[in-house]
Amino acid sequence: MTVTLADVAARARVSPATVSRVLNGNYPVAASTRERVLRAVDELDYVLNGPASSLAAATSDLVGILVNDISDPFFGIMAGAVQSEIGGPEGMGRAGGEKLAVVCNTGGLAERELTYLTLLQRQRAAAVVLTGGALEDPEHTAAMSAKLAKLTRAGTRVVLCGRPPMPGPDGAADDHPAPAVLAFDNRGGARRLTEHLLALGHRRVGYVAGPPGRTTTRDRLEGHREALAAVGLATSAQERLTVHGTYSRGSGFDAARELLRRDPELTAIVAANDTVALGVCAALRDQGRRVPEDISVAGFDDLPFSVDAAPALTTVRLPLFEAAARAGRLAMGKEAPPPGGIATVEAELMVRGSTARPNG
Amino acid sequence: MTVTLADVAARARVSPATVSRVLNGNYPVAASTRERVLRAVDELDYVLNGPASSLAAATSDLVGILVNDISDPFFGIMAGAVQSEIGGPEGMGRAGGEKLAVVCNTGGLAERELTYLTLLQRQRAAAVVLTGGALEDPEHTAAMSAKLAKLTRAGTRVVLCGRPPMPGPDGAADDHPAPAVLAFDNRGGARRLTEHLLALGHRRVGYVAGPPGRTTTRDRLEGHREALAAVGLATSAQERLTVHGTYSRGSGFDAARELLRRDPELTAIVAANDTVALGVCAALRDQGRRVPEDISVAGFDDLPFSVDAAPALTTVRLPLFEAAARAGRLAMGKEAPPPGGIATVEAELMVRGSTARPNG
DNA sequence: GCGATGACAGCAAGCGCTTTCTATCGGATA
DNA sequence: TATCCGATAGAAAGCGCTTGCTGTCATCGC
Repeated sequence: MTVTLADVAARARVSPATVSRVLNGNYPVAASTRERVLRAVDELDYVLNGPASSLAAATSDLVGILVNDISDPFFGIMAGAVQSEIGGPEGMGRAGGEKLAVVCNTGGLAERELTYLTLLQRQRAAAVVLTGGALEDPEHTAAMSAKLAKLTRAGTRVVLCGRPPMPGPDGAADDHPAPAVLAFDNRGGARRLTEHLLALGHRRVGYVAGPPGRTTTRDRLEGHREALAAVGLATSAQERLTVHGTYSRGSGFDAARELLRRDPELTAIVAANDTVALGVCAALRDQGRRVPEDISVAGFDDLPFSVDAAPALTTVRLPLFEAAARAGRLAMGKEAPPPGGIATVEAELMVRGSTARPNG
Repeated sequence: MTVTLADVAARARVSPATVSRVLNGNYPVAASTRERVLRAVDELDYVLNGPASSLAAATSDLVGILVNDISDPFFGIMAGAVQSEIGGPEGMGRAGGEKLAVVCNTGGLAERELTYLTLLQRQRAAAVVLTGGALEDPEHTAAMSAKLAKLTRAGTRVVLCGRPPMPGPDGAADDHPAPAVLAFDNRGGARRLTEHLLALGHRRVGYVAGPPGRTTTRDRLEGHREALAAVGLATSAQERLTVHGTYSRGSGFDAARELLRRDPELTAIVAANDTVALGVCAALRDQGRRVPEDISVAGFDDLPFSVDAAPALTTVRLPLFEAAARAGRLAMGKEAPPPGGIATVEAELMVRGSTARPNG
């Protein structure tokens, strides 16, 4: 039924071995032979059997990308960037190193993260890129560590992108290479953002945090608190002005109302990310408050739509595409890992129209 | 080095066949035996070898999803929805039918589309979901048809989501099942949108079209023209008020300026999609024109951020998630294909703040 | 009480490719 | 001229799993 290597070999009057070598281009084959083989491939419309090939070669050309939510542009951008580096499909054989991206939607769920990793391990994935913040549950962290160590040991390259470094696996002798890490400076970015607000004169600043138990949530919140503490605003007092939610618009909407209820005199609200910030703006508009005249709003990430909000959102820019592209290169072994295996990706403050002096 | 089926078998004191059957759950195995096997699997921390399994079983648990641009929420939402139906990873063996999603970013390029299809064919993908409009090049269409027919014949289920039906493969006897199709009513949606504008009293309406040579672009433009023609506005005159661009914000920005240059008296601009519409709004704001007081703007798709634009965008809602989820179910064979293999997904007009009467 | 019938379990033959090792052949070397 | 070597090509042994076909008992019907 389907055409196999052997069929091509027969047609080209060579051995299967030779066909394989032509397709993989990793062994000298006389030009004339190669051409004959290629012609046969063409004529028979032959397509390599991936599983068979992977089995025999003990490698596959799949690269896993774990994301929390692929419908969120934050992850979409990263997934696209990784793929742009691993992808460019072209050519026949497994030559050239082009890989297929397997995008895994974890929904931020611990067990799904683990199961997907197992699935990728089963596929003998060439590499795995983990994006987004990590869950802070120690048990889960340990399980992840162990799993990643196993993957690494099996030859899968592991890269963390926008995720903090992990502790080495439990007490094992650390012979295998540690995952490469590209960590986002969430804390520094958040600090600078709040400093900007403070510099404008704001002193009553609400904060809409992300879901608890995530490193991203924690880091951004800590950066925020750091800035507040630096001007003498007590953390304890701030706690009342912090509301946790999800990374969604609706969450921002609800949180804004709640914050205003807790302190109607708020002059600024910082959101966990841009999507949430948009929800905050919507709630404010709903309540007849103008942004930024009555109240300033700031986001985080600088997703493409942020500049189009009205007013344009003050936020912190994370170079998602660039970082993820680099992660892709690391995953492909096209780029040397950073010294120490860890690099920090800077976050840049973007001041735009949604923040202004209070009572402005 | 790695644990194999045989190791598990030895440990559980059964044959490899039995282990395989326990893992796949497709053959009766005594409860006590099963338990013994499962324990061994656990103790040895065994992970099935996917490629080997796929080779032997001649199937794989990969599902391909072709998208133009995964960083665009339009596609992100669909990819996520498909995955939500095929995904839910759980359990050991290949039981339960959980599949891994392979997201392929074609960038809207013909040859990449084809190559990805070949790659998926090579992986013996269980199913392939193609999203987004199709290229109109007849040669490419024929090539795609042929490729899809090959995939179908090889047992891969093919589903088109948000893409028009394809002509059957060139003259071949149509024995194999045709792809299931979920087509978006782009034309009808566009028509209703422009009718809405006309009903408000607009007569000078600019149109920012998508890239030429795509069915989506054509359908939406045709719907628009249809509505105009219905009130007696000549198509020829309208051509001057149509600008083509990409599906990007920048494209909308530039196009708006161009349209205004061509006709400064424009009272409304319809954009190919929401992202473009946002760019249009930005350009308008830049030029000191208020939306909707001076000029109305409308988009298409109703992506999540559209409701948060200021003013909220009038647009046409496409039930992306629902449609793609259905596509996922079709791909999994969990749902019967629509009668005739083709279903049309309705597009709903969403009137919001960005459109108003002219000189309003 | 005996063959028929199930319910399980094992054997062994692949699935289609990669890769090591070996064979061949036309020079280049001495 | 005999030997050696580089450049190619082939033979064949798997890679780890699935599955059709065979047993092997224990139970069942009459």
